[in-house]
Amino acid sequence: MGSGQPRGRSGGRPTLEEVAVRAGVGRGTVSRVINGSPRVSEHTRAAVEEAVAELGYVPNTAARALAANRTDSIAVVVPEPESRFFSEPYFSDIIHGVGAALADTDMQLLLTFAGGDRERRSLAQYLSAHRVDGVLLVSVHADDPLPDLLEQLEIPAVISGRRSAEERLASVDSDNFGGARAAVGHLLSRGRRTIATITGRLDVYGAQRRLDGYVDALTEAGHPPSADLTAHGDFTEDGGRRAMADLLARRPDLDAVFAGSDVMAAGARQVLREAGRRIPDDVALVGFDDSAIARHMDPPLTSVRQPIAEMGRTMTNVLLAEIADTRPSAARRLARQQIVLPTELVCRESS
Amino acid sequence: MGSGQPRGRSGGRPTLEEVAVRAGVGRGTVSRVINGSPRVSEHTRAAVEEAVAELGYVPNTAARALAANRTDSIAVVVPEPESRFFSEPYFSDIIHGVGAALADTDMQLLLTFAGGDRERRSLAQYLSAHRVDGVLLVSVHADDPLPDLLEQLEIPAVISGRRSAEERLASVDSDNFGGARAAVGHLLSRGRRTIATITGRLDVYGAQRRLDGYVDALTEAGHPPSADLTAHGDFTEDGGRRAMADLLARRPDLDAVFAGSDVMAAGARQVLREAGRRIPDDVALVGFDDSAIARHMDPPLTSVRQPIAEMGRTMTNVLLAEIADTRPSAARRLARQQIVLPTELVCRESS
DNA sequence: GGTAGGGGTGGGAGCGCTCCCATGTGTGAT
DNA sequence: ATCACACATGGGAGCGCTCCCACCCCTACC
Repeated sequence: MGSGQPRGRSGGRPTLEEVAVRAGVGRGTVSRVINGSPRVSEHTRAAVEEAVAELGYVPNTAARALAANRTDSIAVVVPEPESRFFSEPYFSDIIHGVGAALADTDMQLLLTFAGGDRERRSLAQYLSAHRVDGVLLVSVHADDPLPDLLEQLEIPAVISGRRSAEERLASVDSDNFGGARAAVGHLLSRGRRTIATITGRLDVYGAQRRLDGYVDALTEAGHPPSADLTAHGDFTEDGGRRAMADLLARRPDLDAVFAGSDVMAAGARQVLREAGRRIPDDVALVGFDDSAIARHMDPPLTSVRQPIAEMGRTMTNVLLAEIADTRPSAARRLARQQIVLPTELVCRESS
Repeated sequence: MGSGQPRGRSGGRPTLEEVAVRAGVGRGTVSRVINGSPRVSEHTRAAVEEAVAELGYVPNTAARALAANRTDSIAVVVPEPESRFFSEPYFSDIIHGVGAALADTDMQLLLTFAGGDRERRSLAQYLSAHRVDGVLLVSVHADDPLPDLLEQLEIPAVISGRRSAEERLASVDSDNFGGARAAVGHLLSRGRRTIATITGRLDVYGAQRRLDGYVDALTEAGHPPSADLTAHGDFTEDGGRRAMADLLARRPDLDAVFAGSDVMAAGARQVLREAGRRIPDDVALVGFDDSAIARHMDPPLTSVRQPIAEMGRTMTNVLLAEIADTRPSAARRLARQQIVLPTELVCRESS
C-alpha cells in the first residue's frame, strides 16, 4: 500500500488565502487569528472569524505540519504481542484517559503497535522521521531499547509505570508499594497472621514494588514474612495456580494470600477451592488491579484499585507540557516529572 | 493548544532532493522509486535505493499528504461515553485486529472519540477536512448521523455490525442469528425444553438478530416460544438481574436461559443463585460474547464466541480496498460489501 | 535514411500553510 | 513639530513532496 490514487482533488475546500480575500486582509493576518496570536486588532479578528465561519474554513493539517514542522499528534505505543495486555482492561482504560485529556486540544491520537520485529523496526523509522510530537509508552519492559531511542531523538515521551527506581524518562505510576501495604494491612486487621504472597514477574518494577509493600507491612507489624510465604507467578492465571499450589505445599497453615494481580488471584482461588479451603473462612484472598474479574469472581475479590484512566490523563498532560516546553533540552531533561498516583483498596467478600 | 513552538528545525533529516543528488538522478525519479512506479530502469532503481539506504532517508508524510492530497491514515471512531464499550474487551480486540491488518501497510491508525456533543462536532469538522482516507465505525447506533455525513462526504467507511437489515455502508458483522440458533440448539440437545431468553437493547440490530435466532431454533424444533419466556435487558448486569427476576416470576418452571450477552448472564446467574436454583442442574445458562467474565464465572459460562479480532482485520481490509478503489463513486457505492463472520459456541459447565 | 513511437528521465509548478521581514500607522516622549 | 518605538499588517520565501509535461534517446517500421 501507500500508493493509491489522489481522490477527487478536494472538492474546493476553502483555503487560508480565500478566507483572507473574503475578510479583506492578508494571509498572515488570517494565520495569526487562526493560531490565536495576540498581535491582531479586535476589529480585524472579528472580520476574519466571520469569514472563517461563512466559508466553513478548516485548516489543512498537512500544510500546517509541513510549514511548521510539527504534527499536532502524539502516539501511544502498544507492546502488542503481550496478549495479557489486550485481555485486561488496562489498555482500554489508559486510552480512555488519554482521550479525555486530548479532548481539550487539537492533538490527534495515533496508535502504533510494537509487536514483532518488523513492526518495531518500522516504528523506529517512524519515530526517527519525527512524525509525532510526542510518545506515550505503555507497559515497557526494562530492556526495551525504545525509550533510549526516544531520548536520543529528543522526542518528548512519558512512560506508564517505570522501568526502575531511577527512571530517566518522565513517568506516571500508581502507588504499588502503598497499595500492597494497604492490602496486607487490611488482612492483618482482619486477624490474619500467616499471609502469603504471589508476585508478578519481578523484572516488572511494579511487581517488585508490590512485593516490597507486602514485606514492609508485615515487618512493620512485627511479623516479618518467612521466605516460604512468597511464590512467583508471571501475571497469568496459570502462573497463579502453580504459585498457589507451591504455597499450599510449603505452608499448609497459611490463612491469607495477597496476589500481585487479579488474574493470578483467580488462578489461586481455583487451587484453593480444589484443596477444600473456603474463601474467606479458611483463607482470605486479595488481588491487585480491581479488574472486571474481581467483581465477577466467586466470592467477589477484594482488590487494590489503580486509577488507570487517570494515569492516562496525567500522562497525556505531562506529555503535552513537555511538548510545549521550549527551554533548551538540558533544562527539559532535568525537569522531567515522576508522578505517582494513589491506589485504593476495594473490600469485597474474599477477605 | 495547537500552537507551540517549532522544535529545532529537523536536525537535517535528508530530503528527496538530497537523495536525488546523491544518486545522481532527478527528484522525479527518486519519487518514482519510493512509490514503486514501474517506469524506472532496474539500474537507476538500484542506485536510488542505495542512496536511500546510505542517507537513511524517510519520506516526510506531511509533504506527501499536502502534495498528493491523501493522508495515509484511517480513523477508528469510538463512541466513547458508552462505558459498556470500554469495560468489555470488544474494543481492545477490534483494535487488535485493525492493528494486525494495518501492519502490512504504511497506513496509520488514528483514534478519535465521539463522546460528548463537543467532540462530535469537532469530529465532524475533522472529517469534513478530509484528514483521513477512511473511517472505521465501531458500534454505531441506528440513529447516529455520522454514517450519513461520511456518505455525503464520500469518505470510505466500514461499520462494525450494522444498523439494520439494509445497511448502506460497507459492514462487517458476526453471525448473531446463527450464534443464537447454535446456543439454543445446544440447550435443546441437552434436553431443556422451557428455554427463556434475555435480550439486549433491541434497537441494536445484533440484539434483535440474537432474539430472532432464539425464536427460529425453538420454532424449528417444534417448541415455538411463548412470549412470557422473553425478557428485555439492556446489556447491563443490572438489566440482566431485573430480566431474570421477571422471568422467574412469570415462568418458575423454566429450565434454561439464553442471555444476549455475558454481562447480562452474570446478572441472571446472581438472581438464579439467590432464588436457590442450581446451575446447570436446575437451570442451564448460556451467554453471548465469550468474554473474560464467561471464563471466570462460577460455574464457567457456556457462551457464543464472536471473532472480534478477525472482524477488526476484515473491516480494515474492506476499508483499504474501498480507499484503493478508483472507480466512479456510483460504482463504488454498488460494490459495498456486507460481510458476516461465523460465530462459535464455547461449551462450559453452565449448560 | 526518415519518421513515429515509446520508455526513461529531469525539473517546473504547485499543494496550503507558517515564518519573518518590510512596511505602514498611531502613540508618547523630547 | 520631530523622532523613536510599539503595534498592526501584507506578502515573499520557503517547507518536501507529487504531478505532469517536456525532453531525450533508442528501437522499429516504412
